[in-house]
Amino acid sequence: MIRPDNPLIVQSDRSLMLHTVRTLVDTKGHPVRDAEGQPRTEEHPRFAAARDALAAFAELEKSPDYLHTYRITPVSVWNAAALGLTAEKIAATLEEYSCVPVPRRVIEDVRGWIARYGQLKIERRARPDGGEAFELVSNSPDALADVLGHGAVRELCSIDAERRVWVDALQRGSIKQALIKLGYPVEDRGGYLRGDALDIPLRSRTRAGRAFEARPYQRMAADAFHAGGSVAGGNGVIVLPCGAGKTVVGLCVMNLVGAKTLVLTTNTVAVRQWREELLDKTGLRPEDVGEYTGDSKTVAPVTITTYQMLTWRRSKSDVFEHFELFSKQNWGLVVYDEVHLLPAPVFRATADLQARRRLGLTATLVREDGKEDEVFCLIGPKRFDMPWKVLEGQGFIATAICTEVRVPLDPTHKASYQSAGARAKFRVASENPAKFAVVERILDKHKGAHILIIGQYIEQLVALSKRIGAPLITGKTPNAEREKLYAQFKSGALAVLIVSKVGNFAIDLPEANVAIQISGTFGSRQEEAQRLGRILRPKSDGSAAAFYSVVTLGSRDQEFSEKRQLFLTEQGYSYEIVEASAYQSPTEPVS
DNA sequence: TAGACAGGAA
DNA sequence: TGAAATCCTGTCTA
Repeated sequence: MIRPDNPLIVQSDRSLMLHTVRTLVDTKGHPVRDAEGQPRTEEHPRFAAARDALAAFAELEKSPDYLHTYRITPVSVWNAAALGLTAEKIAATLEEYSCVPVPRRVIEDVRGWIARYGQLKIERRARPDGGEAFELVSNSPDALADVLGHGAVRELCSIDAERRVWVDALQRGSIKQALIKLGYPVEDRGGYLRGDALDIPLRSRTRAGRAFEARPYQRMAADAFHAGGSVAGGNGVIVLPCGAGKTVVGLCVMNLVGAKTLVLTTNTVAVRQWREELLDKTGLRPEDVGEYTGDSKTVAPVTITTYQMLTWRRSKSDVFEHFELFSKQNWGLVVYDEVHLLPAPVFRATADLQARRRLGLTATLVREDGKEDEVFCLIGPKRFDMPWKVLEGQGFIATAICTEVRVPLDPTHKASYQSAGARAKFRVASENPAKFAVVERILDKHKGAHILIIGQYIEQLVALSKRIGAPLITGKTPNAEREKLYAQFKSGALAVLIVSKVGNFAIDLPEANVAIQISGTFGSRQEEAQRLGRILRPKSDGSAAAFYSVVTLGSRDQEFSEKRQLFLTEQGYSYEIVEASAYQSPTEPVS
């Protein structure tokens, strides 16, 4: 029901504008004003509900203070369709929150896209000679004729005398890629090879003797992936926040599938962590779990490797020497950890792997390179997600209070900022030395906390390290030194630790409860999510975590900061914006 | 046989 | 838009 006081505007270009606040009015309908004559506002009472409803089928694009912009895209709608959302439900949601008539065109686009999902299917057929083949079928002859008119599709299939369309097993992935580019997401009902059976029982007690049981949402995620047996389920992506235990979901899926498994991760630290988890929480023996990295090339019934290992080449023109790992064992399941980082060559290999079950794990489906459609057709649709705020409410991740502190540039740096080229501006603003005073005030405010300071530029971090006397970890820090510092931080002997980009991944510091970001990549949403994730492990006393982003007022730095915050805003986190003066001591001159 | 380090890649 | 980190292999040392 469209009501004038609703928060949403749906535009015919499929962008959605959502009001976060509304102005207060008196009984006569005049705006209520504060002492300075400014109209007073309050959070729009339907904002939170609308945001949560839109998240199911739209992507957040911009989130300035008062008006959030979403966009409905084909992939966002297909992911929704895979979870069972219909065009009618999407239309009903838009109408429920809209304050203007919903353009017919938008509803028709959504209806068209959803109709396309599953309009083409790949089915497995037994051949007369006893073998198997895949047929591309459709309930709409027009759709089939349409796609066969494109050379890119035509050359990947063959048409027999009865006008039936056959796809070679090796082209199963490629044709799905070609078809999604034409706007046809194929429903692949071709099924999977079982792979060699491997019993992977979950333990009720870890090796260390602690009771272990997968959390309810972890089980639900694994069941959602595996549902429908061999045809409908068995491939797709599970989306869960950092710190919510995605590895355990992986273990549950491995348990359900019960076959030899290849796990792909981002780095060697993650390889070791997967191995530890597998040995700790499943009945697998050490010889069942192989590490395939630079150090050790063990292929076992469960093998863990890195993306870089797979994509390694002697030189640019050479072949991928380690791709054969995909065929070294009769894998029944391939797990893609951090699937939003999947490199392009692995997509190519994955295209050939369509007969294996494929599980993608990630905290966010958004890729900065826009290849969401490739993830969708080669790994599979989203099978399960859980809003961060829901897990926060259930106590599985800590409550987080996010603050953006805006610091002005001092006059000397202002001059170099203005004379700098468009590219250099970002760096000058990022390295604003006035940020240091703010950091010191935040440190004072959180005395006794475990504080992580994260930044992007080494020079800046070195300077800060000297000024506040806290140790710094960068990529150059030897492993022994890193581990020593992590241990000191965990024991509480060290209250403040400064980390460079090494802090984005692969550090496990559950004690940290305050993070201060002083510079970041030029707008990477998933980096921001990872960094907040660093402090989201639930605290033993149930206390909240604090996340600070220190940016330079009115600069490129502040613009990119807004872009970085998008994903977290979509998850319901809001940033309180604070001027630097609030964080400067009275004795310090305000610049 | 482990480790430390250099060099190239993306 | 660019800087930084990481990974791999190969070579050297003890």
